[in-house]
Amino acid sequence: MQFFVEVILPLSLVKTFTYSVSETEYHYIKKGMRVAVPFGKSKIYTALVIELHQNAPTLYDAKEIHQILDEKPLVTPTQIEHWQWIASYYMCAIGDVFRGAIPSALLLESETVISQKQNIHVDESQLSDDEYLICQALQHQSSLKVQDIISILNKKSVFPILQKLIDKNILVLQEEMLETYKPKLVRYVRLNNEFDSNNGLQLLLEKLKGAVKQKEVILSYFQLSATEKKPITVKKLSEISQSTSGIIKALIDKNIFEEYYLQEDRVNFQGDSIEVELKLSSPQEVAFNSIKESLSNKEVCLLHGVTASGKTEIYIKLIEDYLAKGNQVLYLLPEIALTTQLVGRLRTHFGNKVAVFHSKYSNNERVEVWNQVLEKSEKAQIVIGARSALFLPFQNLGFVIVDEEHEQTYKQVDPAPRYHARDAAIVLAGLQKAKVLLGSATPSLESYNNAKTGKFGLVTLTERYGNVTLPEIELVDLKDKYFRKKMSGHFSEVLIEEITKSLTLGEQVILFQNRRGYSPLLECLTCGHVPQCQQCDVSLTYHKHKNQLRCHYCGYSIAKPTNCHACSSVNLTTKGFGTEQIQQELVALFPSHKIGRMDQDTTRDKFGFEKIIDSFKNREIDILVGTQMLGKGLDFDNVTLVGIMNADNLLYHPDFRAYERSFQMMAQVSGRSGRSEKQGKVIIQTYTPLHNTIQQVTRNDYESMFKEQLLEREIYKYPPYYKLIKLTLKHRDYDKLKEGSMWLYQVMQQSLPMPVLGPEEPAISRIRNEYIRTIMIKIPAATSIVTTKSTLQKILNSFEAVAAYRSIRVIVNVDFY
DNA sequence: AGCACGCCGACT
DNA sequence: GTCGGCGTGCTC
Repeated sequence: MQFFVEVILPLSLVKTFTYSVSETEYHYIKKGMRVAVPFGKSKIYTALVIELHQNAPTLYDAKEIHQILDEKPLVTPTQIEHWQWIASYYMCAIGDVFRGAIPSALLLESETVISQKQNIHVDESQLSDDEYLICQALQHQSSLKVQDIISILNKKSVFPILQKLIDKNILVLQEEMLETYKPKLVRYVRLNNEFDSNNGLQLLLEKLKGAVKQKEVILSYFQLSATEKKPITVKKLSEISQSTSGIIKALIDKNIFEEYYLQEDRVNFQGDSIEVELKLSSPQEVAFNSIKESLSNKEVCLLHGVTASGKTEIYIKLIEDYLAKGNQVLYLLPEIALTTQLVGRLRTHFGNKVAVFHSKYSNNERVEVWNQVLEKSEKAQIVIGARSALFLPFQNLGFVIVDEEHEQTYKQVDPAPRYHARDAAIVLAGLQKAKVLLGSATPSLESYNNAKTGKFGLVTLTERYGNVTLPEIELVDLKDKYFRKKMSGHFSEVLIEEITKSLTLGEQVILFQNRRGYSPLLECLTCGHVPQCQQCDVSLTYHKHKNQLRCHYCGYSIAKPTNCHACSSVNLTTKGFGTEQIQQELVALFPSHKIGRMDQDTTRDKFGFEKIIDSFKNREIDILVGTQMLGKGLDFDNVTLVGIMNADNLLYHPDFRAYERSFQMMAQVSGRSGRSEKQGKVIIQTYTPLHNTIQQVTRNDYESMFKEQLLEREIYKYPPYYKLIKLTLKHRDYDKLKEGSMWLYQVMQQSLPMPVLGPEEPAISRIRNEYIRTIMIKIPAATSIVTTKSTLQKILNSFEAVAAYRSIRVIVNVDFY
């Protein structure tokens, strides 16, 4: 009798592979366990068992597996089913899904190096024989390979033993890198206990008789602690009391104040953990009940609530319900940076039942969370995460929240699987019999349409939380202002006035400009030449602070030329503007204020985003200039003014979603304004103040934006009426690509009974020296997507069978928006 | 993704 | 005459 396992490899391969196992192994192995298998000449990969059988392959001899890596399944049957759905819906290899879904630390390869932790006392009596042998070996040799351990122990299944030693905190695996970011520490002061009583103040004032300034500081401290009930920062105290840090230092030296440091994200946790029960406002209560009712007969419900309407509180209440039923809850966020804020908030309610999972977590932590979810651990009843959290091994998932469901970041673009986390979450919920809540102030057209047509439930929340009114939106007509010379640089008089007003009141300002760099173009005034990227078909963006021209597609950069490369004229000028230029103009306009900038250039390093947000929250930055990153549901309570520098370059994008996105962007950015008691203000600078979309933003009229856009989508054959699949073809040889894409287009056109567009040369037709062509298919809602995809797959297979075109890379992107 | 096989240019 | 360039094909 022969025994076999069917496995998936973490490679971009569509097929599963068959390996042979012994009878004992056959009875030991279960679906969802990992096995190490030799693949190709010398490599060993971690594969996942998805099937056990006895059908010997006829065309080849199956290799033996190398070893079994798990004692019990690491992946659930539901997950495998879900992965298969993703692979088939998004037309990618199952191996891609496997690789994308599992924390990389669980994908051991043959090179994994094992070493002992430094300065660890090992209690040898606590170790089994095998474990003891490994530790002994590590005394002689600082590091071992998996292979070495196999020969030391003389057995195949060493991984469970290694895992035990890792659990005992004795071993480490070498690939793991430790996080280096130290969250910023903020300095706080508190009164020495001695004076923390009723007559304490008396005592103090007595003591400080001669020191007028110090007495003032003490009074400010009491005032602050009475109004804020939060830890008091040194910065704030010196601001309020109008004193220097020297005076505070004197008080610390006198042992009247104690100083201490806290990490920014821990502050919320400590300060607010007193909060016992959450009280919903009556509109929230109504929404909460409607959601429950709607989920009793629908699988998915959309919560459409204006910015700052308190959606999070409703989520928390709903989570409580599902936890009470013993369910696991998944909370998806579009952006990793948002997790810090939310985790703090949820931990105050749910304590350590909250786990976080996203790609910037260290390997160690990701594996930990994975195991906790798998074991249905207390600690991971609620999982917060970015889109990849959806791949965790949930056992009894009851509820999924997709917050800010309209965000494009839910769609993975670059490596396959190119899935949309919202849609994949809905499918996952279906498999787990769980319910889904989508939340947004500006829902995507698809979701809103699904809600309107009854496929999803719909609950609307039109009031902001706690009597806060929506910000007042003022349009500034740039054409008119330029004509009348009422502009300083890119700032209209009105905007400058408003910024000044806010700054005077100690409030913060956010300015939005959807373009990074200093200015998008450098143009020669003599011959009109614009420097282009050597490798991509785009003009280079001027970055002033480094004095260079940079390509935003491949990162190529050159020093700023002093004269034109085409005609040698020195008459060069810049056109357009980006965040960097805005920042510079602000420095000139408001020299005494701190200006911050948030875009890809300033947030590139690992925790750049968090750093900037921290300092803005701590009010070290007065004005924050940024790109679309600003629109992502960040919560700043001291911002009363939001300025959109130029609405037009948002609107005029060659994309069927441009207006929808512009509306969402502007509405979201506007929503950052006035989140506490005071009404906020938004200023939108534009050349087209009468544009429908801008008018809709001004009136906060989502409904009419929806209706207008829906009509357009119907006329021009776009979602939700048509499903779109985009094929991207890439090759270094222009002519070959042109020919190949034409061939593919023609075959598709003949075999598919629906609009096939292309082969188009995109606006950016060359990136990193590869030429690009795209073909788009529009599948009518009534046509079977499954059939269409299988036809398409057949066409792609025959395309690959043509030797001349084989080297053309084809990327398939389903629902590519 | 690797890794080998294989067919054409500048070196000892 | 060989070393090595990366195009092509396969891996159970």
